[in-house]
Amino acid sequence: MASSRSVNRRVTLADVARRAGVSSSTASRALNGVGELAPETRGSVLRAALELGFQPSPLARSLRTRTTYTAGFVVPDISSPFYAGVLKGAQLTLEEAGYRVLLMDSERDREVELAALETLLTHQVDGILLSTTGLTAERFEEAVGASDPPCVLFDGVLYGVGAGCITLDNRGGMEALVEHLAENGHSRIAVLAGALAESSAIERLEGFRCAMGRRGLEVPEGFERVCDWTQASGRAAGVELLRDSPRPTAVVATSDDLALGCLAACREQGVVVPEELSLVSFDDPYFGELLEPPLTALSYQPREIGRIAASALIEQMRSPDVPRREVRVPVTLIVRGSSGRAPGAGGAGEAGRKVSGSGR
Amino acid sequence: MASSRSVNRRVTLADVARRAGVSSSTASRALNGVGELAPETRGSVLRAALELGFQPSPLARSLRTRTTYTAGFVVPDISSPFYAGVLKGAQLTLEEAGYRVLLMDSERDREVELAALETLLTHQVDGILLSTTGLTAERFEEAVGASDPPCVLFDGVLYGVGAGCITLDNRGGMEALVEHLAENGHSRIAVLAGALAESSAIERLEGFRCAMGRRGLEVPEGFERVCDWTQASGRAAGVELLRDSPRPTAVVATSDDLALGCLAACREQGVVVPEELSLVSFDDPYFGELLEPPLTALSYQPREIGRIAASALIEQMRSPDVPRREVRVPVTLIVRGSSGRAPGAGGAGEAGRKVSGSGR
DNA sequence: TTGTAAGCGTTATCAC
DNA sequence: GTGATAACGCTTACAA
Repeated sequence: MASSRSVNRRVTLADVARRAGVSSSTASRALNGVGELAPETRGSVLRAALELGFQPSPLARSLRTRTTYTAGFVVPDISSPFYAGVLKGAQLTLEEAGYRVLLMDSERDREVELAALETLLTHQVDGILLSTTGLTAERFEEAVGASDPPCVLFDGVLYGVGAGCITLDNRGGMEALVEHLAENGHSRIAVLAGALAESSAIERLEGFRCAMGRRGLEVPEGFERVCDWTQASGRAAGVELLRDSPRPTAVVATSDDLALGCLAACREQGVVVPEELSLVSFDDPYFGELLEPPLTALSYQPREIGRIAASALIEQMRSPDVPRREVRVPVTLIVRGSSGRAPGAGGAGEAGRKVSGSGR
Repeated sequence: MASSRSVNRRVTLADVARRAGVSSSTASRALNGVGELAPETRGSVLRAALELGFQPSPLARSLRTRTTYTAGFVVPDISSPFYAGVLKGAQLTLEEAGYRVLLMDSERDREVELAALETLLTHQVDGILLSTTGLTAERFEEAVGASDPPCVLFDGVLYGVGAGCITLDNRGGMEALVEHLAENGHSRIAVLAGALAESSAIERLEGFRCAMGRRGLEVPEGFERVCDWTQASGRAAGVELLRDSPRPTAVVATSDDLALGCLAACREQGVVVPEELSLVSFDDPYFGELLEPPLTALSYQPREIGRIAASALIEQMRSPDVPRREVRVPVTLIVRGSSGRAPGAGGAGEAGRKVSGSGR
């Protein structure tokens, strides 16, 4: 029955109007349900549209209305499971609300990121979801100024700018990780930090320091290693850490890739986890349980972040004057085999599960 | 200096023309480098554009030229590492060529996929990259007919339709996997197949059968288990397989998730890999080496697939009459610890590495 | 070499 | 209630 864009020229509003015997403005109103018009008129327009398989041109509509029903999504690396998950959540939510998603990958490069934002603005997106790689608040404001479309930041954020801010409970998570280790008698604890250009890396490192300080634990010179976010970088840092003497009895990796790298380093160096070194990780990769040993980690749903960020953005796009939203997503500690008692710390005891934040 | 879209109204071609003291058609020509025009005229237009920070409106341009410089990307599940990797490769290549990417996730649902294609056509994308979940050739032709933009299929493909077809060497890969197991004395080999709506699942299953047949090996009733592509489904099938008696001595999982699921099943049932059961996998997850035991698997680069598919599409978009491209991407066998000699098959011997296809 | 004018497919502002 | 008509911002015959 319906649709058959097949033949040649695309069916236009004018065609529908002609067929229904009305003007195109009337046809437009009928299809958009705007204004008052005779029920029978609207009926015949709708019928004509159906018969012709009319699909309004988003292009023309956007040109006229200055709104594109498109949201931009900018992340450091879309092939990272974390960002891919966030994207999926955001995409689902946005599409449900009638928005399309324009994806941009900044490749962890500030200039590329800025260019991506420019492109999105040029294309008149109605809103932006951004995880930034070290943009300053100034450059951000410069690029995505006040008059521009709303921008919700997530994961890699800037404080106080933009239309909203969705982050993980980084400090709470680090506190839980350190607490778990401390309870198991560890005091020589090292940390593998991520690229400090990103807010999440900074918050996690600070969270680590606070958690250590709160317990009166020292962090010796060299026990804080700043990496980029790659597995290779985690491996390299791990190798150096294992060479130190005295060596740490536990390592906190601030991401799954860093943890994986450290695990690889342990394998190479013949260091047995957790007997000789406990390893805990901020992210819980979906195969965490199948690693050897299974990884003790903080768990959360990337998709959930995407969902929340997208909802916040949708609100903003609909009415620009709703207040900015700041959300902290809680994380949950999952204790598995990669962490255990500190060597020489006597006693057994496995810490139980622990929830950070308000749960969900 | 330049650009300052900041204030209010967006600067338009007319503004540039006015400032340069020419008509807007001349300005357009100058900026697009079309037709002959006095060097000084072109100069003053360019200068004016620069001074005003002019950014042409892609919307208006597209409406007029009927080309959007946008490519659609449709996959079953963007949060799968495989598709995320392909996306990344495609995105890089497309952006380099000046195209943007509109992402759609079909959620492994035929109807959603069809709707996504419709949406893309409505938005007048210039081309489509599609991994289909069980579309028939007919429905595909119906949706993306001859007059429509070029569509390159990858991974989940349809034979002979569309503007091109990029696939993995599924049969060759399965041959390599079975050969490896056979060399190690296995003859009771089971397979975990993926959802048979997708071409890759079918090809892998057929490849398995051929490889077995070629060696005169039987596949007993129940040794072929069809799953969907999830880890949970692999786990369930694995559990059933382990209950069989006599039990298989080796399992070929046709994807990483399936292999992970099977590995989990072995853990649960206390079956030791590879002593009691050898496990090999089609995909090589990036953490394959860190699993216990490390996974014997076929390796390849998802990004490479994206790159190749995107290049093929770009060619097609530029000149619709170039012949369709069909590419098979080779896969490489990586032997690790999850596969070993069949129980009771005597002798040692680890098969060496083996490359399928032309390598690279 | 440059300008005029038409048109891409809508929606919005008027009159009627 | 409905219909002209003018944008939206650009490209492209066709004239000059």
